[in-house]
Amino acid sequence: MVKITDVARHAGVSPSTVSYVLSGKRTISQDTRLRVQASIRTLGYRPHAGARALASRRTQVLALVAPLRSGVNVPVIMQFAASVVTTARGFDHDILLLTQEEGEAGLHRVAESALVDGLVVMDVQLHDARLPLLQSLGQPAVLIGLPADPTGLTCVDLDFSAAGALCVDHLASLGHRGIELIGSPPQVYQRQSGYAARLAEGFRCAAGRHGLHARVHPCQDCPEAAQSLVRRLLTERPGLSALVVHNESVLRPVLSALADTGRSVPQDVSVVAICPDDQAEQAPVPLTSVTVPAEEVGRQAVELLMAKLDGRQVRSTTLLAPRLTVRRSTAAGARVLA
Amino acid sequence: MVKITDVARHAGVSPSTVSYVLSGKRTISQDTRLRVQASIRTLGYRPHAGARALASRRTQVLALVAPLRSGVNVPVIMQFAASVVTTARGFDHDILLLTQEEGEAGLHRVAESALVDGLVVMDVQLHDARLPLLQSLGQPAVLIGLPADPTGLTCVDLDFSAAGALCVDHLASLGHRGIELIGSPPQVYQRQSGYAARLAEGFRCAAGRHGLHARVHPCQDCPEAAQSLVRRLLTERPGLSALVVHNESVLRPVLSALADTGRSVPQDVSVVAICPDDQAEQAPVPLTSVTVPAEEVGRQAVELLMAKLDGRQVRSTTLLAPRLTVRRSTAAGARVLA
DNA sequence: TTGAAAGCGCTAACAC
DNA sequence: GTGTTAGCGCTTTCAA
Repeated sequence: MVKITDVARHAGVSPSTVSYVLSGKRTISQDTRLRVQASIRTLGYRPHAGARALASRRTQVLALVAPLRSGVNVPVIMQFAASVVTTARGFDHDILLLTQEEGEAGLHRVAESALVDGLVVMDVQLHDARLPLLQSLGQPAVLIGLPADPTGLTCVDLDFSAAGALCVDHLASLGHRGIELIGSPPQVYQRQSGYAARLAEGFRCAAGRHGLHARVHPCQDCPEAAQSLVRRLLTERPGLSALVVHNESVLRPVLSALADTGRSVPQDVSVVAICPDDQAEQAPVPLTSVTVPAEEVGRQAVELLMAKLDGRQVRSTTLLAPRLTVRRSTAAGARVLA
Repeated sequence: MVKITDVARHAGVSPSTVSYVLSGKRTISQDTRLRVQASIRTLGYRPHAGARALASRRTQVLALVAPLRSGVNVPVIMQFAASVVTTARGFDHDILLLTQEEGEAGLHRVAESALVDGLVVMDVQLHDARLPLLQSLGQPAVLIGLPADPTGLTCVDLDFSAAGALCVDHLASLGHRGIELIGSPPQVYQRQSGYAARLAEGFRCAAGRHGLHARVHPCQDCPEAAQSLVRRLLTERPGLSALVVHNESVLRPVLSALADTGRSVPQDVSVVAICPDDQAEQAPVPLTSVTVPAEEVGRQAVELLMAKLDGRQVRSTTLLAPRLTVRRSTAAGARVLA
């Protein structure tokens, strides 16, 4: 194994000089720097991570706590994770992967054994049991999600409330007078993840502002539930003209059910989806949609964490503005046409 | 920060005794051991990971190289990852997450800076560019997947060839005389991941043994491609009675296409899927299926890696036997009924 | 602009 | 069965 003393000898300098060339914490003459860098390359030197961590009290590793088992939303979780890893690498940090299931024990472990410099915690619930611990751990942390009381924490998430409102605004501007929201499974609302409720709240508020008829319908993650829900809605309100779908896994069945009952999109019914862009694009009729910007959420989380590690102050809550992409599933409602 | 000397003083022993209580590498009297353990608990002591790594040359961390961006198969990737993390924790190890994209540079980095004790590399291709590096790295590694030449490596995977054969055996035993395989997208065969080709090979061999008519049809990951493929097959062979589907993302469309053309499953057409069990169970007709045992593959990978870290010899290739679960999508073919 | 040297907290060889 | 102590490889004062 090549060590710093080997490099120092090879370059004819002291170990500390090699260290400073690497860290840039001291000005080094051009000449010395080039010589040291050449030696590093020649010998193939890499600092020993453990030794570095011991001496500098920095590991260059961040923990990512992810819900690896939650059947739902797996693709989105992966997008977060990919974005977190990539962004962290851009800051010369690595990612240690912890599962949600390890719970508070895992947080204690990695923080207290100085395995990591900071934590990114995904899937934070409204009243998450880990919040007090995260406050007291003495390790900088960033949460993905928005707890009921974010005081003293750093949180990043999509502004789901604004997303709900955005869907309504778009449909209202097209002249629709009534909108039904097909939402997440009932458990998701109960689990108090917050995002489903926040979207529903933004949806309802915006509908109120526009004076629209609007209802929220939780829906199980299976095609059959979606189809029967759509049929029921069409029976109750044969003139139904606008649907917002906030449950990726039932998108296709919802569209099939509309087709089966003789409704065409967007001529008879306009549909807005909250889902990843690729799903919206691949639907039979490309869907007007609001996407969960997983890549951006992951990136911001790491950037905020790096800022905290640098001792910078950061805002407590970062809500990313939703963007609605108009595709071919929404069109003018009856009143506008009339 | 509580350190080992604090614990030693508190328990009235030397630091090395505390270390040996923790590692179990030396016999300690019952009395001393209990006293030290009590002090550890009282003071809330955790060994400093960096110091430990420096002194012992072991980090208790394994690297997991995962294809975080590959749109396809995301749920299976997550199952692997979850299983790897959980199993590793059972051996008191953590997981450092690397992306496929970092490529060989990432492997160099974590191995040479002594960040990890070993590597689990997912999604290994037939002629993977990383293989020579993995051989020369001097770090134990286990691959998930099966390269063309596994000599000197340690590999774990589902026995896809046996899986293909198993599907054929099952359908043949039901009296079917012709079987069509709806496979992965053409890119997957070209990318030489191996598994798609191995399944097709097992499928063809078994069909040959049984003297069956059998063909393999690559299929794009979109519903439209699946539907048109099914329609074409039914046109070419109106008597088609058995289908094997090795492409999770088109399962539903395939079933819809059968329904649309008036075929019922399993009365007219038997269907075997290679897919996760939950998907097979949730289909309109619960599907007879062969599952990718992601949990078991991940577990075995870590167990093999731990064995190598202990200096034990392990076999080069571990192919997990497929298991076929009979559900309601397969039934006797024409000849048997006649 | 650079060097010397004192740790960082732990493990394991050596001594008893 | 237990203690003493010399490192592990690096960073960072302190000194020049």
